[in-house]
Parts: sequence; C-alpha cells; structure tokens
Amino acid sequence: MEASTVSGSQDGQIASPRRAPSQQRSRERVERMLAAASALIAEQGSDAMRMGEVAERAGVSIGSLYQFFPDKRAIIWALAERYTVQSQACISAALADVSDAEGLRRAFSELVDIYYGLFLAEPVMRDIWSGTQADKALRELELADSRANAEFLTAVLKRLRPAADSAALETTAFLIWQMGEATVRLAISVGRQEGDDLVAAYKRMALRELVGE
Amino acid sequence: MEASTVSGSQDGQIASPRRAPSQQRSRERVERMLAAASALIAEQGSDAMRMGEVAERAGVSIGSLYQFFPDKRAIIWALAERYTVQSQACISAALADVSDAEGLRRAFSELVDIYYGLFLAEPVMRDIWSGTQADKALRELELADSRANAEFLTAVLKRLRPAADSAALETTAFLIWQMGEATVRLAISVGRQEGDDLVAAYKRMALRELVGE
DNA sequence: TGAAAATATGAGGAATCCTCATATTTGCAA
DNA sequence: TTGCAAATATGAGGATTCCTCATATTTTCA
Repeated sequence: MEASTVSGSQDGQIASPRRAPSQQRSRERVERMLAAASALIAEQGSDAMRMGEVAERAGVSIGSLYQFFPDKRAIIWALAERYTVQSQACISAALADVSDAEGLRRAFSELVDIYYGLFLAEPVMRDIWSGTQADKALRELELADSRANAEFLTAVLKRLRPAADSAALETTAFLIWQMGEATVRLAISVGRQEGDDLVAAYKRMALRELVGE
Repeated sequence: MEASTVSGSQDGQIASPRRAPSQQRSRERVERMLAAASALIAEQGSDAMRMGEVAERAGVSIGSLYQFFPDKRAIIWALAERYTVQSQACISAALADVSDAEGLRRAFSELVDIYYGLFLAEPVMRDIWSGTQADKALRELELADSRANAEFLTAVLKRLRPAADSAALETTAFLIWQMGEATVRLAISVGRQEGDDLVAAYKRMALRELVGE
C-alpha cells in the first residue's frame, strides 16, 4: 500500500480533482468545464453527457478536461458538492433557532417546501440526486450529507424533548429526513399534481411524529 | 408511427425479450443465460456484469444472448420481473383478509419484516432495486409495481375507514408504501444494526398513521 | 423428405472513456 | 531580462464494452 501522491481515485471512492488549478487561467477553464457539464446535464441528463462534448462546449481539449477531473464521475461530484454546500447552509439556518414546538412546525414545513422547490427548479440537482447513473460513491456522499442534515433536526428534537432517549431521537430524525428526501424524489417523478399531494401528506406525517398530535 | 413488429426497444421503454424461445432447446438456454446473469450480479453487481461474460458462463455465444435479449437492460428486467411477481403475490396474500385494526397491525408488521428479509437475503434483488445502474425504464417498472402493491394497502384502509376521503387514503397508502421501500433500501445500505432500528422506527411511524394511536 | 422457420455463431462496427507523449505557457529566481 | 522548472494544453489513439449481421446449423412440419 502506498500513499497516494495527489488524490488518485481508488475503489469506489469519490474522485477528487486530479490536480488543483493554481493559475488564474486554469481556474477559469475549470469553471467553463463545470458550466458546460452543468448545461449538458440540464439538457440531456448525466447519462447522456459525453466527456468529449463537455470539452468541446467548454472550449478546451479533452486532455485538459482530464487534467483536472480524473474521470466522468468527478465532474458530476464537483457539481453535486456545490449543491450540497448550498442546501446544507439553508437547512442549518432554518433550524438553528427553533425553540418550541410551534417554531419547529413552521421551520420544518418551510424547509420541506424549500427543498421541494429546489428540486423542481434545478434540473441538474434533480439529475444528480435522483438520476439513473448515481454511482456508489455518489450515494455514499448523499448518505453522509443526509446524516449531516438530519443532525440539525436531531439537535432541535433534543432541545425540545430533553427527557427522551437520545438514540431514539437520532434514529427518528434520520429516518424522517431520509423519508423527506425520498418523498421529494418521488414527488418529482410522478408529476406536479400528485407530487404536491404526496409532499403535503409527508409533511403531515412527519410533523405528527416530530411535534406530536 | 408504425406498429412494432415484435417488441423492439424504444426510447426509455423496457425492452422485452426480442423473441420468445419456442423450442425446448432455446428455453433451456435462456434459463442458463438468466442463471448466469443472476450469478454474476450476485458476485459483482449489475454494473460490472459484462454481456460477454454472461454468454460465456451460460455456455452460449454472444449472438445467442442477443437473440433473446435486445440489450443488457432486458436481461436485468427479466430477472427483476421474477422478483416482482413473487413479492406481489406475497403482499397480496398478507393483506387480503385483514378486517380490523389489530389484523392490519399484525399483517403490516409481518409484511415489512418479510420485505426486509427478502432484501437481506437476495443480493440480486438488492442490486437491481437499489443498484447504481437502475435506468429510467427500470425505475418506472419499480414505480408501477409499487403502485400496485400500495393498492392492496389502499383496499384495506378503505375497508377499515369507509367514511374517510378516498383520494386521501390512496395518497397515504402510496406514500407509506414508498417510504417502506425507501426505508428498507436505506436499512440495507447502513448495515444490520442501524438498519434494524430504522425499520423498527418506520414500522412504528407507519402504524401510527395506519391504525391511529 | 425437403423447405421454411427457429436457433446459433463470433468477427467486427461503433461508441465512449481515458492515457500519454509532446508542445506551449507561466511563474520566478538569478 | 533571461532561462529554467512547473504548470498547463493538446488530440491521436489504446482499451473496453455493447451490440449487429451475414452466415451456418438445427428443428419442425406439411
């Protein structure tokens, strides 16, 4: 076993950028690559996105593309990470200063709406998060991300119900969070009308569990 | 638009067998192909399954494989369908003669256990249903299947709560069912210990919704 | 028995991901 | 400024894999 020199892709691990762009020139080019990939995913989905097409649209050679992204998954991962950071901040903010049941009810309800809205509005996020080509590494990122988000919810629950069993609260929060993600994905895939109903039903169920009857 | 002659694969549609094996000989060979595919999926997952390897292990030529399965997805779909039929029968049986709240509680609880057990025991089912390469067509099958299963639950609910709004019951049943599938997939991916806890928590939540407090 | 239908075969076409030897540009120390 | 090392850029082509198709063999059945 040898220490990886830069950050080579291993097993099913996430492949980070092969080399960090240090000069202004390359940083701009990497941005163009990401923008091109994003546009192509929005148009055709990540399955159909071709690396050659990404390079062409970004106005760089295929070799340059692979200079900064070790493989196709890496460029998708890079886009995913941006959404992750963005939504995590949003979630943290929404739940940060919840101090009573009514506050939780409001914050949670709003949070679900925002999350659902994000999926409705962002085809790239939709594709990456519920896309067909999500590989094992991306799923693991997704799971880790979900755990992190659920922890905000756990923190709120522990604050509101200090007497309750801690482990049970963690399980509940994680499950509710995961179900929320599953519901939003489902809602997207069945169309607007039914989707809205499903999200509403989820909210009701989740709130019943979170703040009681 | 022209009527498809046999059952060619279109768009993102499921690709059915290209030609039905009519002779004894070919029926046996198709079985061997499916068995080979199943074994390879169990060993490596459907992503890593190579069509050439399936053919080789089944003892047939690559051409023969494609004579009966129009593409790689079709052979996965064929395997998926078997599990679908199997589990649907099981679900239908479990919920068929539920007539009161206590019966629903018992039947549902048992159903979840069976479903979870099936995922734990069947690597191929696991791979196909929560695998990384599930394509759009397979997801649609999955969704249709889930709807069908949820209908059994809907039927029970309508029987137990004839006064309730019909559309609302349908939404609830579908959502609970989908959440159950999501929970089982999640439970599988986080490992046995935590997985069991999550399934138990799901059961509690779902039953609260199904049979009240 | 013989012809038509069904089945079998595997070389190779086509698409795509990614590598690598080589060329160019940039940063910076002398 | 100059020159050299590091960073960056390039694209032809290696490698892999899915799938087709012309041809050969086997089976069915009138």
